[in-house]
Amino acid sequence: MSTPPLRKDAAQNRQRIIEVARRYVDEGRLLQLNDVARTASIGVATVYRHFPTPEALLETVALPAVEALVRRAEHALAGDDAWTALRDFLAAAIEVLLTDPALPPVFAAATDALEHTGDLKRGLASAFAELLARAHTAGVIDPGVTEADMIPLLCGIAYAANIQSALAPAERAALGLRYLDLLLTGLHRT
Amino acid sequence: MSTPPLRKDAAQNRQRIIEVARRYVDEGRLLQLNDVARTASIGVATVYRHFPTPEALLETVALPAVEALVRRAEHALAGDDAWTALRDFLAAAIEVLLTDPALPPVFAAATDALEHTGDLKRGLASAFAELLARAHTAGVIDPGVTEADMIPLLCGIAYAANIQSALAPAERAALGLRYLDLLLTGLHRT
DNA sequence: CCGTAAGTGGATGGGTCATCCGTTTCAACG
DNA sequence: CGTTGAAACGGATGACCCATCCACTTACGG
Repeated sequence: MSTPPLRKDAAQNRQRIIEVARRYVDEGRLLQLNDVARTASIGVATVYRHFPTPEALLETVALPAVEALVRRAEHALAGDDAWTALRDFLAAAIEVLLTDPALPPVFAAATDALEHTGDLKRGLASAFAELLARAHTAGVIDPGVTEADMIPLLCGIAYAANIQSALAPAERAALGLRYLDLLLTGLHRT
Repeated sequence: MSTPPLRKDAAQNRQRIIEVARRYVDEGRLLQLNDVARTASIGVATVYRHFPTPEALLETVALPAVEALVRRAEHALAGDDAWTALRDFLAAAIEVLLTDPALPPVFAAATDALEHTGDLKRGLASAFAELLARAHTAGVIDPGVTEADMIPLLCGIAYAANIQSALAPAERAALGLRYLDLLLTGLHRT
């Protein structure tokens, strides 16, 4: 579990790799480790040492966004209306999911297949479970729905909105929110 | 548009390729043209001539299932209750989408990117549009929802159910149906 | 300043992809 | 039937990508 602190140059390289990868993701290019290495003017082996697979790199690129989402969830927990809190958080999740191309694959992957994000995703899941639990006890949501359903469903919505590849990102985000609304209408109880 | 009829041996090879590819799809192996060729004991070039890309091959493999679905839609149009017809058809669609691994990619692709399936998908879309239109005039469904929404949403549901890679196919199908129900509850009007 | 462990780079073997072209097979016609 | 031209075939091949290995360099504690 101990992570011996990285040497200065290593940390620098690592950072540089992440930056380049982030640019790749944003531009929709797929992450090829060799390619990233060349673009970053860094040896291939260095990249492979830091990130054994493209997924690992992607995961690291996605990290800040996931963290932000966790904070968002905790913030939502501070709200007082169970339904509103849940809905707002879900909307935020969809929005970021459709805005940052790094996120969908990370969320779609099995929780424990990820090195770093695993804990975060678990944290997110539990914060989210709490939001759901509140909604359940408040009786404002279909009692049969668990957080084990919601994460895939969110991914599904993001996926559906993303299929419309002709649309601009902003339009896709709007579409995603609309789809979320549709789903939530089905889940809402009064 | 004219398709000069295939020579006997060519047709035979083509068939053989499709059969092998179907096996690949069913076993979840990804379609690699070279690989398929070797398995089918057929020259690589032959495979490439018949199917320039893996997508083209996949499309052809999926064809019968798509045709079946079109028939199903037309059959549904014979029913008299708009809502039931729509719901039953959607359930059938989800079921086959989750049962046949060849279908999701084909449906997710842009309609006009496909060679053969394009027409079929258009036919499906129009039969489906008819089902929706009936539901609309009967006032039993959210008026804002179009068939341009429904296909992606279906794919999204299939996607969500498929993420649960730990589940057996049958369980995933059941899950998909449940998700569909959730969505439909959101769309239903009375 | 030196020793050592951590870090680096890129050459390279292994693998996949898809094209090209010399050969074979079909089937139409005399 | 036998001939012939077009259609189809096959696999060798060059281009490309992936990821490992190891000889070299660099940071940094003593």
